[in-house]
Amino acid sequence: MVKLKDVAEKASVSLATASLALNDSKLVSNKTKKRVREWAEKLNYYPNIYARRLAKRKSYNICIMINSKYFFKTSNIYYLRIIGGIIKEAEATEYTVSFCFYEDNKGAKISREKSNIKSMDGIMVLDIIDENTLNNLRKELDVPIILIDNHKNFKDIYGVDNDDFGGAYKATRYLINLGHKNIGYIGIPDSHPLGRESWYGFKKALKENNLEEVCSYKKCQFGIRSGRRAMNYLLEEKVLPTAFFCVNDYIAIGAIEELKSKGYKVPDNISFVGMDDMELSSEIDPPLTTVRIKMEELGRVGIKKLISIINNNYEGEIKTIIDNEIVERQSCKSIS
Amino acid sequence: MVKLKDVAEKASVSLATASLALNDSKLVSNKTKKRVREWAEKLNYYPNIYARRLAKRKSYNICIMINSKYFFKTSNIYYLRIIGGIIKEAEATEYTVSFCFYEDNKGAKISREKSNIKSMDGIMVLDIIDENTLNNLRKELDVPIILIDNHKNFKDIYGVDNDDFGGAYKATRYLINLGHKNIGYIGIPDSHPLGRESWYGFKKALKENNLEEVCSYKKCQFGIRSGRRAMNYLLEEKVLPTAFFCVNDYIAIGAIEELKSKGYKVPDNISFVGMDDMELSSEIDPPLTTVRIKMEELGRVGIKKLISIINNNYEGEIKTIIDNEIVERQSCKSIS
DNA sequence: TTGTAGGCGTTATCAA
DNA sequence: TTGATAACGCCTACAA
Repeated sequence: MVKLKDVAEKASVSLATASLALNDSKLVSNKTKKRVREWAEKLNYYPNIYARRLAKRKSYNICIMINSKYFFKTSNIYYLRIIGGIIKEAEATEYTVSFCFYEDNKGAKISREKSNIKSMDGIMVLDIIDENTLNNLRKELDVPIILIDNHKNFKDIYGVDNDDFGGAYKATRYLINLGHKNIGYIGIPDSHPLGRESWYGFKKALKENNLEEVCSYKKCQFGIRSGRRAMNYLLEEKVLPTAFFCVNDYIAIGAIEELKSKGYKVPDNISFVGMDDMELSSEIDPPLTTVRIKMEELGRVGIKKLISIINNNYEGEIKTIIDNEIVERQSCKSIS
Repeated sequence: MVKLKDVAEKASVSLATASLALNDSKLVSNKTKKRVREWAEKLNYYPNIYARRLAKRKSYNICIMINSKYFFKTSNIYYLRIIGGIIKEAEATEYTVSFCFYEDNKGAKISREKSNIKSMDGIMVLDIIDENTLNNLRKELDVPIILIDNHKNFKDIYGVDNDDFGGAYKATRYLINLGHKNIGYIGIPDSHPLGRESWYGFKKALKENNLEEVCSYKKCQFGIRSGRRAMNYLLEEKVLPTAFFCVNDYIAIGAIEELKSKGYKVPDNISFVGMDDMELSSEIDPPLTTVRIKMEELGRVGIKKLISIINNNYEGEIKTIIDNEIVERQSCKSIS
């Protein structure tokens, strides 16, 4: 392995100068810098990151914490997108990203085996986390923590979140603008922060337009089957609206399937707007109009923010809200 | 930060002894070991992994290389599962996992920005990789490389793969055992190694049972829409078999949807077996019978194997084949 | 503008 | 069985 010393010797400067030169210090003349760099390249020199981290007393390492249940059971593509954004952005820095699974309510006690987490400059938590685990983390680790897509929970902790409220609001308004006056809601319980946010956004849009809430179902989980069950239940109520907003695409897809299997036409009989924009959403029939959440962006913004915090030069808000946008496809019909 | 020196002082042993004790060396008496360990715990000592790696002249770091196109465009849950398996298994070791994206046919030249990859003990490549990139990787990096789910491509490089051939064979036999004699095939081109393997497995099962190939379509991509198009094309042929094997679930799902939309019943008119077992597969109507690929296992086995190779104590085959299993659901009908 | 020297926290090699 | 002491490769005062 070629090391800094080799480069220094070839370039006939001292170790210190070589180091400074490669780190672009202004203490070194451009001429020497150039010479040193050329030799570094010629010798194919790459610094040993461990020696560097040791000397700098910084780990340049960030840990992504993920609830292993969510990851493995209800796993969906959105983790992949967020993680992708994080990694991609990290590549532009000298920070490195590691992963750590935790179990629900085990308090995330750090076992000696997971001791890697002790040498981290910062922590990113993906998705919802229980208070217990979060508190333990804060107690055990003395580094900044940022919550990604935690739906604005835990107000006093740094976070980057999708604008759930705004998304629901936008989607509902979209339907209203299409002329719909009887709009239904299919979502998850209010106990989940996403549930609350979306519900408030939905209601706000209705209220602003003096519309009544005609039909809502808030007992879904996150999957397709759950959407199907919801619609099944609603069909028995016999008070179907002309359009539905669903808090996520899978629920919408399930609901649409159920409806289709009962002979209804989408969007001719009933319109749908979902939220997420999953891969699947554009592939179903009809392709689903939805609110596209910028997952990759969540990850990118998240790690940038965390790095700023680590380096004590973050000056923005505690919670960063990432906006989203309607993607028009063919699941909505204008009835104006 | 509490360091080894602190532990050593408290336990009144030298630095060297403390280190040996914590690393469970047999040069140290059990009594001292115990004392040192107790103090380590009491002081909440965790070794600095960077100092350790530096001193050991090993990085204990493994890089997962991913084609960024596949990751972001055709991304699906199976990456997540493999990665999950890798990380989970890595947690049981002192190895750490990093990620690196590469672009198609750019030769994966290592830019100074991506120099982290230079301090890796080994590389895992996910999915198909082009020869160009692979060769550059081998040239630039002098560490073991293992290909995960590369479908047995590049015979002379370590790999862990799903048994595509066996899966297709098993699925086809399953249909045959159900009494089907006219079995169709929907898949991808032979230029893709998965295409070849599956096709051979399918043909072998037919041949063993003296059945003719009645209907095949091999021009799919990987998505649902592609399956739908395939079925659309086949419907025009008007020589529909009584059952189909599809090389992946999304294709099967698309094909089924198309069929249903044309008034056919699944499985009453036509049976289907897919391959993968995606989240979605159990949620559609009818739930899809498929070949479950043990993605998580691929990751776990892969990293274990790589670590063995790194430590020069791997003794198995170059390619490890992970078996798979039929998951019976409701998309097949017995016609015997 | 450059060089000297000490330190980062471990591990490893010798002696004792 | 233990203890000094020298690596590991890099960074950074401080001195020149």
